[in-house]
Amino acid sequence: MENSSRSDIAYQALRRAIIEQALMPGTKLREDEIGAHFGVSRTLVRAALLRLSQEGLVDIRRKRTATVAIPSLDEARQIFELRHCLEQQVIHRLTAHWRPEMGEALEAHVKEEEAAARSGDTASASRLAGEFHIVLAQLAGNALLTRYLSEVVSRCSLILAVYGRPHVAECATTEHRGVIAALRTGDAAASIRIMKEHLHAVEARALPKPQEAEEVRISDILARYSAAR
Amino acid sequence: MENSSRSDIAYQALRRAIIEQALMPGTKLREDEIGAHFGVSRTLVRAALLRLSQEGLVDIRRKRTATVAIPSLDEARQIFELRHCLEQQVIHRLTAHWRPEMGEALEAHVKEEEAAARSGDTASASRLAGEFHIVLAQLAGNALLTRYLSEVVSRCSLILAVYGRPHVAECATTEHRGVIAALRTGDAAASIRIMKEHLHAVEARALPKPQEAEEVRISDILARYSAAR
DNA sequence: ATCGACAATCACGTATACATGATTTCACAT
DNA sequence: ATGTGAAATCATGTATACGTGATTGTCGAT
Repeated sequence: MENSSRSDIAYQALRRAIIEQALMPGTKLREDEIGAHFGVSRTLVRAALLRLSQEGLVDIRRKRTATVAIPSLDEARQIFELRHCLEQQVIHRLTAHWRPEMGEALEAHVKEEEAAARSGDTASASRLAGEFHIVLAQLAGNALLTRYLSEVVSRCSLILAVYGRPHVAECATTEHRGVIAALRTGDAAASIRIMKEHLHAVEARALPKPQEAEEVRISDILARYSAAR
Repeated sequence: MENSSRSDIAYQALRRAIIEQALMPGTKLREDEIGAHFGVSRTLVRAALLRLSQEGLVDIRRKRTATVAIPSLDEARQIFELRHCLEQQVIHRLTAHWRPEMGEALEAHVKEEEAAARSGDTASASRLAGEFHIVLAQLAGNALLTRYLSEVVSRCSLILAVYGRPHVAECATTEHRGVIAALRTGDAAASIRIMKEHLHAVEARALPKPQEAEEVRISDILARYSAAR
């Protein structure tokens, strides 16, 4: 999958725009329009959209304009469940092959997160918050694990966009520092516990409480739909 | 992702042919040729190949004819590692929400496996062996987990094709029965242990012993290449 | 006989054309 | 005003055309 073509440009841009919530769930993604923007034909846009749809970020239905995906509550729960599972494996691997320079790399990333947060760039901040987990996966050294986690984490941005309160900070950087600290102790069980707590916190910010789920949902979605023209 | 188009036909057929090892790793997949076979244009074939490449079954490189992917030993290990992780989660969920009719469904599937094995249809037999694990995931009720596991399991067919001894039975049906039996006891820990053992057995059949890995590899691959024309 | 340059062929990358199904518009009846 | 249906418009589904890089084959020099 070595796709250095111009289809990739559209893919990357769209992906990032979705993750940063510049393109909200439900937004229509017309092939012509996007193609005109990037100066490529529909052919390449289609390829990009197809890729995004396989990652669950875009909804493609036959003969209908593609849209930014709107995860259902059920999907959201499944995504978080899998995220727990994958992140636990990441921690597992990291504690097994820990090296001090990994700590430095993570530290550096958190600094970036803080910088974005301080500068008020909430879009970058939330993207970087997600990418922290991707960096962890990369350090863990399993490319497939990294790929799946990337998908799952980016879909969490969608979930946050649909169900989250408008612009709550997604991942407190202090929590990330906590994860790093735990990893540095070399205590696998403790590290996993810390990560679990962090993920539960993320989930709590992204998803409404179970009992208020049903009622809040509908107006929420409708508001979004009308806003999206 | 509701793709009921003719691109899907090519996709399904190719996928199955690869999984059943009718198309061996390294085989060239020319767009024209495939299109002519299915009576569709390159456009649709490309879409199908793109999808397959994202699932890791096909290798696409710019300006080069697509080929059936040849997983490296390293990839193979990563795939198995992730498979362990995902299957464990499946068992976890199944033991948490076990229902007797699940046992029946699994039982029925194993019977199919046996029928194929008895009839000497090794291609179907090995496909069904893999699908047993997909059925488990479906019963577990997490669609995303099912999707990832499908990918991983199908890639295991590739691994087997490259590194496995020619046509060893992949999953003994007795092992699958063992998994079902464990699930029926309702003992989560025991079920997970049984599944782990099963997966290790699968892995042992698919991958060469670590020390003989390096030397066997090259001639193995080359033989395959020359055989594939 | 082997190696390397060049030509011919092949297969892909990308844009575009045309057909068809979806969506919107608008006139008209209620 | 509201709802209905046909026409117009729009966006996608798919095939095809054309350019270009890769691959293969040929021929001459060593």
